[in-house]
Amino acid sequence: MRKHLEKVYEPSIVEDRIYKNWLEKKYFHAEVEEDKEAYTIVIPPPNITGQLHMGHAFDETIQDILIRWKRMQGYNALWIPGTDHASISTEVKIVDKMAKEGIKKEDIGREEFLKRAWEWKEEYGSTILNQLKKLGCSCDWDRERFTMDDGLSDAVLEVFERLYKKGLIYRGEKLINWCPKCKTTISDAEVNHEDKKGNFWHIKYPIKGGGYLQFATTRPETMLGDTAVAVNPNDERYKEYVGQVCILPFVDREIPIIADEYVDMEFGTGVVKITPAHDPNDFEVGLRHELEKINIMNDDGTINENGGKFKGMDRYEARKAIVKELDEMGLLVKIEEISHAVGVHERCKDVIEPLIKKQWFVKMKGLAKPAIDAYHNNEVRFIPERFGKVYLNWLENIHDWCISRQLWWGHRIPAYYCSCGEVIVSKSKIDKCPKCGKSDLKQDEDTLDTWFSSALWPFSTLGWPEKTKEFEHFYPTNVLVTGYDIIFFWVVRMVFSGIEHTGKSPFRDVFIHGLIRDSQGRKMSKSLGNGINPLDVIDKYGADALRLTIVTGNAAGNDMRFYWERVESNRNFLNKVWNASRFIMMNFENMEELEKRFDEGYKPELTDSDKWIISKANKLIKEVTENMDNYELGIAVSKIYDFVWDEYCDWYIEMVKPRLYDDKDSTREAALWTLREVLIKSLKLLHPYMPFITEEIFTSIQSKEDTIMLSKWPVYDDEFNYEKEENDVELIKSAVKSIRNIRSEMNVVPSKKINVFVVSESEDIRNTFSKGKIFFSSLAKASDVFIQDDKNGISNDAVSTVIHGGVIYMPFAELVDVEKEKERLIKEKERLVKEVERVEKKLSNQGFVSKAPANVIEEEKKKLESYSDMLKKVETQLNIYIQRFTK
RNA sequence: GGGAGCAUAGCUCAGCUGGGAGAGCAUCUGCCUUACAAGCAGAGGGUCAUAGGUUCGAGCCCUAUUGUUCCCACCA
Repeated sequence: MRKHLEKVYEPSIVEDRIYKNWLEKKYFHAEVEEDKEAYTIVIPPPNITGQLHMGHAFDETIQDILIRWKRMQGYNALWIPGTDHASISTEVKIVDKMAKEGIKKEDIGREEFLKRAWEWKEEYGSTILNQLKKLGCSCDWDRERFTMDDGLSDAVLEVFERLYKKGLIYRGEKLINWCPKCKTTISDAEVNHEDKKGNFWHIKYPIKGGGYLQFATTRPETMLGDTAVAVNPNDERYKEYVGQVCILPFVDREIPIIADEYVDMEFGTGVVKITPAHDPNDFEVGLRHELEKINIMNDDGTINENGGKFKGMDRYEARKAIVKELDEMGLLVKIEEISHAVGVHERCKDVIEPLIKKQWFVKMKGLAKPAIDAYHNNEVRFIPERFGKVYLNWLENIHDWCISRQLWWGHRIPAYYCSCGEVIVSKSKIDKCPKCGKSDLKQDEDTLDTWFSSALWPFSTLGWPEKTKEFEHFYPTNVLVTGYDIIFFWVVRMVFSGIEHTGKSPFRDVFIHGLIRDSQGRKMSKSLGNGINPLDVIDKYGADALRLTIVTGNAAGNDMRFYWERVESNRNFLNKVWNASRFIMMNFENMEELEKRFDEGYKPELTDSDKWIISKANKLIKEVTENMDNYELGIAVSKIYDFVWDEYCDWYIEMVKPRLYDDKDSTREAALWTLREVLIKSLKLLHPYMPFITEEIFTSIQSKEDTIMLSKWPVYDDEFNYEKEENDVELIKSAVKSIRNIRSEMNVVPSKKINVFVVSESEDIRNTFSKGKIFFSSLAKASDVFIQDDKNGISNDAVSTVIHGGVIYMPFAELVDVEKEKERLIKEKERLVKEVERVEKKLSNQGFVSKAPANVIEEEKKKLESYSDMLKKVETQLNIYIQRFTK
């Protein structure tokens, strides 16, 4: 069991070996155990076209930290991995790939295409999950899911049928977002608004019977579909025209001039052309005035037969041609350059065209309400809280969700059309019309929006709609971890779906993290080529270093910049832990016997410094656990980091060395015991953050347990709270620091040993220092240490420094550099004068004295006393000094 | 147009419910001290964006202002 730690830690070798072992031992797997409390996280499923990027690394690291921590705390911790079919992205990629072979998807047909899509899934679907393994993710791989596997597809069909029967899914002819490039509808959430340069074309339409109405538009080509011109009913300028008609150029259609409140009198000329088939507002106006809706566009963005002579032209060609002809006809007044928001498809960036199509929709208002309530009832909460507003804002302004997509890769809509006109929605395949009995049913060609299935992920992955024991035990899940960019797409839809179908919010906590940006603060993107591949970081420095980098120095919800320097410094920490462990194990060389006794519970008599570090570790455990309870992972890990590096390595190990090197020292075993005990506790605290190296060390340094993964999370214990010893050792530490400080400032070479006098009137403090005498010589290079209650035997020129409860003197003759010392004293004097003034001022403040708590005032008084004291001493010292050396 | 975040050391960022400003990196000084030079011991460096206010006391709470980033939104 016990092995030697290599001189240098090699993450690339160790991490692979350890992960394989974890997999073999099935440590990640969680079965239903009724007597254990469940803790569940469901992975935000990466899509099957993707490679691991920093965003995933952020997500998964946080989740792995949480799940490892809860697992150690004894929860029945389940973390389900899986992938998402990502209909559009995947379909586009496959189409691109086929294009290279000269094939179009229409050529091979739906079935053949789907065959290829599944082949794609087989080939690439596991890539990203395998990459998660490199990160160290402790997912239950036996429970891997895919949004289109049988169980999850059942859930999708079940939900569709349920919602349809409840009247929450309907088919309707409405204005939708159309992407001419992808040739499919997309949901509102998939439309990004980008500011683009464009033009305002100021145009006038002739009024039948004479005159013109002038207006401006950014999309002149839509005029082909105009069915009205609108003005505000209160607009005096146009009152007489309302009810008359304009002649629409090119198509020579007579369109009415109507009055509608929607028109802003202040904006432009106060006249708006109305195109109900191609603009959301105009659509509404059209409904109010029962206007005809004329679609002028084909699916590929070209003008259709309703466009008269512009038929067949691309939308932008048509725009140019129309503007040109209007100009020739004298109907173009002017062209104004503007910048305005244009809706683009977030995936392909093509400009979205609003147009009317018959599509499937989810009625949202009723579904949104319980999700809003859940937020107010604290059944869903966001960390940090501010993202709750984003969630609420979206739900409160929700529109119906267009869920049908003109794609092949995805869940095909379970609706069947009979030639008799009957529409049947059924989760199971049917071949006969229940109304007329004919069997020429045709299934809807469209598939569902990817998010329709992702929305079910927290419960569909647990076997729902079947009443599985997994679902009963693990649902609802505990926390969802994701980036803020995905709140509308996914978080919102999971919550309302969860509530609608299971009666419970799918999770209570939503832990939102930010984006990882490059060192200049830019988003990492393919087009910029500034992305950092997490796998490169892992190859170079190891997964542990990457994980630490991701999680430290970052508050929840905030973006962070990626710096290689930070990875390096975290690697240095790993190294520190490694070397400290190696040092400890070196001291255990050939002592299996003792180790065994330690493992069996033998505990030697501890010294003050042992108790000090144990007490510190004990407090650390409490704080870290609390921080983690509050999802303050960055704070938690930096506390452990500081403890291990500063307290444990730089102080405790150094303090303990003389005892280790002396075979006859009666407290040697206590030192060994403490070293090991505190190291093991620290490793446990660190394990969620840096799982590999902690496992490697843990399995080497003790033989009781096979893995740190399943070891017990340390618990705060009053028994290990040694207040007195803690304070004593802190006192000695501060004395050592003071001595080092003096030596350094006076440029004393490290090898030079100097006598140290500690003077204190308190017997208690003198005792403390007597016990810690050894540390003055080992840590502060004291040649001899004299502890006394007066200044007997201390030369007048001795350099002094005040510590709590006493003064330290070092004979001046042994120190050097006359001029420097003078300067130092003058500076010190200035500082003290200032301090005294400050405190005096504070104490003379009436408000402070009357209202501040007694202990605070007491403290200030003590400060004043000690500062004045110090000042006096510095002054006399300086005087002596000046007298002696300036003559 | 609405909403949110950020502004703290040269750089990147922490700072929980108000009680005398922190880390990492960088800089300077001195050290190869038998775990670690990927290290050790020290040091310098901040009117906590600006202006008011609340308070005995403000980086933290309130108001306004400036700069900056992001999200949402149908202004033709």
